[in-house]
Amino acid sequence: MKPSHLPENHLEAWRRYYVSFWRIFASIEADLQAAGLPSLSWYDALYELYLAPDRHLRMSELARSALLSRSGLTRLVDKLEKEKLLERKSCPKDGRVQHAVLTDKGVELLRKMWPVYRAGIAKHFAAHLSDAEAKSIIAAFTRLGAALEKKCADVKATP
Amino acid sequence: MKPSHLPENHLEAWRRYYVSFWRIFASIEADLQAAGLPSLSWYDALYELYLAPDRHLRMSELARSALLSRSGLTRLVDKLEKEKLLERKSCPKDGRVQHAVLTDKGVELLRKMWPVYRAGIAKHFAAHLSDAEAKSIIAAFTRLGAALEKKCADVKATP
DNA sequence: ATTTTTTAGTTGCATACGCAACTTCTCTTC
DNA sequence: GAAGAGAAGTTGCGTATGCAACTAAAAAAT
Repeated sequence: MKPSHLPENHLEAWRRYYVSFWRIFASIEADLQAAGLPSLSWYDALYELYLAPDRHLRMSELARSALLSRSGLTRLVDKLEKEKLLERKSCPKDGRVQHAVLTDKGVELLRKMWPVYRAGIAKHFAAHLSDAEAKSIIAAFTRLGAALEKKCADVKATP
Repeated sequence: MKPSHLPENHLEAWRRYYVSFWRIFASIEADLQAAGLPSLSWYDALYELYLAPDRHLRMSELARSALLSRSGLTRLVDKLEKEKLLERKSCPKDGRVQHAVLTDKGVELLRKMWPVYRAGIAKHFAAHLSDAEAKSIIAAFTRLGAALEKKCADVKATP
């Protein structure tokens, strides 16, 4: 493994990608805050639950999906549970496992946040992309995501 | 301004872009930490100074370039100054202004971090992109960055 | 020329997050 | 089946960061 060769184009692509991300992200967060809504990290976690079968996930699965450390997720779930947006349920089959289960109130919050989030994506991101560019991004980052997943799996498999 | 129309492709592009970013970012930060080096935010700030004429910038310019709030930048500069990576100089022409000036030690740190950073970009980002995709990303995000800059300027200009 | 407004930067406070240590439970090994 | 290894979550602690309030300096208004 020695791919430290980095063509100028790819480096420039990284720079643009990197700074754009922070600006877009900050703009969307600002829109949410201006609308009196919680931040994207709440949305991410609730949405992953929404997608999951029976709207429930183990804590560590949710941590991975929501791009958080396990401890970070514990705190986030504490807050979400306090707001009744989800519930913790102990798993009957494995006493170590906790499940986070989305509540109706959680779904309701997703429905309130989505229009603002969608508008933010449209305004700060999508409006500036051609359809071809969007497709190119999908292709590239789908592949990239798969490769990173695989790398994680490999690391786990070779201790 | 009512571009809340969001085609499915563009939404999917956002999703891929968003999760990929966090994974790549976390991987690169992990590489830096594993090498005993400071985090990307230090690199970003020092590198912006490195690029600037005479290697100096006003605090608020640096904050904008380094993607931080002004208060966040104050704390960061506190730490960088404590490590002698830069110096604060009061501006003789305007008593309110402070300049951050990169030191040789700061340049040295940039030189130490860059190989690790470059390898991270290559491994976690560039290795998975074709040349055409890199070019497409440059085009798209250059345009997007310009549009966001302009939007900032507009906001400033219409109080 | 004095007052008011605006700007640049800093600080108090609150929040969000990760790492490492810990607890509890399960699985493996003998 | 008891002991050790491993896994899932939680908690202590340190750090990073933003917002709002503050200070100091310059610019604008009178």
